[in-house]
Amino acid sequence: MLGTPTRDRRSERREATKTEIVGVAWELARTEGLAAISLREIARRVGMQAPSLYSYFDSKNAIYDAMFAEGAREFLNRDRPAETGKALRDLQAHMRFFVQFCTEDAARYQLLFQRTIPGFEPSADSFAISVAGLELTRERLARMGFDDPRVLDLLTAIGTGLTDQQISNDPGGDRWVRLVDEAMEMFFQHVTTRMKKKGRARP
Amino acid sequence: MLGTPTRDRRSERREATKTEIVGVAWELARTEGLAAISLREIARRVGMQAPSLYSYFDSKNAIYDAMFAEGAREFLNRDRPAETGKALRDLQAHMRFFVQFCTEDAARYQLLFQRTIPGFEPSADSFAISVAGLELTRERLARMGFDDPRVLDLLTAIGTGLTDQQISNDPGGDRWVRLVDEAMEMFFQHVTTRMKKKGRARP
DNA sequence: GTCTATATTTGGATAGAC
DNA sequence: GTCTATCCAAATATAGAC
Repeated sequence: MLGTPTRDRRSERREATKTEIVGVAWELARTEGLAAISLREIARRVGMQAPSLYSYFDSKNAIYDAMFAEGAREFLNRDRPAETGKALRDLQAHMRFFVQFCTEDAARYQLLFQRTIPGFEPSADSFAISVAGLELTRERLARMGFDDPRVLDLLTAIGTGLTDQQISNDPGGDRWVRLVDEAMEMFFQHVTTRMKKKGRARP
Repeated sequence: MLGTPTRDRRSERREATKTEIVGVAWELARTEGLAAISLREIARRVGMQAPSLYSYFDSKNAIYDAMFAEGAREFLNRDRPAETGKALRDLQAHMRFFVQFCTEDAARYQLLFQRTIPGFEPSADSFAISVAGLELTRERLARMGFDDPRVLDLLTAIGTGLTDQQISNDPGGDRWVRLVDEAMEMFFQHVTTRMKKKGRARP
């Protein structure tokens, strides 16, 4: 009887190449813009001819989809600040975490959180990863006492506003990033006051 | 001696055609996306062949530039809410004005306020119009007592955050638009409290 | 000012040999 | 799995006749 290998060197190699292709695609997206990546240029940088890429991905959008999945997995798996039970501190720490993640890679933010690549929609599998990541955030905010949809909408607006301004008007800097703590103080003050008025418990 | 006409019918006609071309370009940008407009399609819709457009504009970017100038002029010339002297009310009204302007035409917002068309930069003339519009806003906020750069950065982040969320996650709806008044209350409360602490006059 | 014809570039994708 | 060769489509832009 023939021995059955527990590892498949061929598919390991294949996965490694796919990873390399996606890595080069990200590199290109960061320098030339997310919409400007081309199969020819990706192929050139990994030392292939363009058609060879089709052995690994069915289409250009399949590459975008792999990029989306990778970015979403990074968000899902990244270590989050520990919860201390002090609502304001936790809120500040978590928003710093979020804005930091978004602004450290504008191309990734564009792919994950904005709708800007014409004709690209993430696959159900990739989308599920991203939903899982956002769900972590939602649960955490709920533990802090923020579960009113309106309040969450206000909070997400502040988060994306700081992120967008940072990326658009001070890329690489920290002009808006450093406003996160103050913005959360403002938000927290507002929400707790409003909750008291409504006779609800403080978070 | 020959009579000298006070009007130049030829150049009037020419300007009218340029305006028509830009109008069709906007129409296309709104339906297909700002980046997706093509000279062929513009020409087709105005009843020309593509090369004929070059009699009116030197390049595709020149059309983008004319669009930019038109959008900036709309922002500059639009009637703004009257100032009442009540800082919070004026702030709310002005932010409603801004978010309304931005969200009513996502393509225009994208062209004027985001950097998303690869290779396009507005000309100095067009850019000056947009600067004049933003300057109106800056002056108005200064009259309300908001002139600290940090405070203005926080305010613009809230404004673009509400706008972006509205456009990205509820296009055509009002899920974030209707949070403007509350957001301004929150901001106002925060800033006045902070000013008092610093011993400065209330706005 | 508008047209036809065409240059030029660039992109995604496929066929088929090796 | 990789290559060469090629297809096909779309885009901006130019030349030159009318």
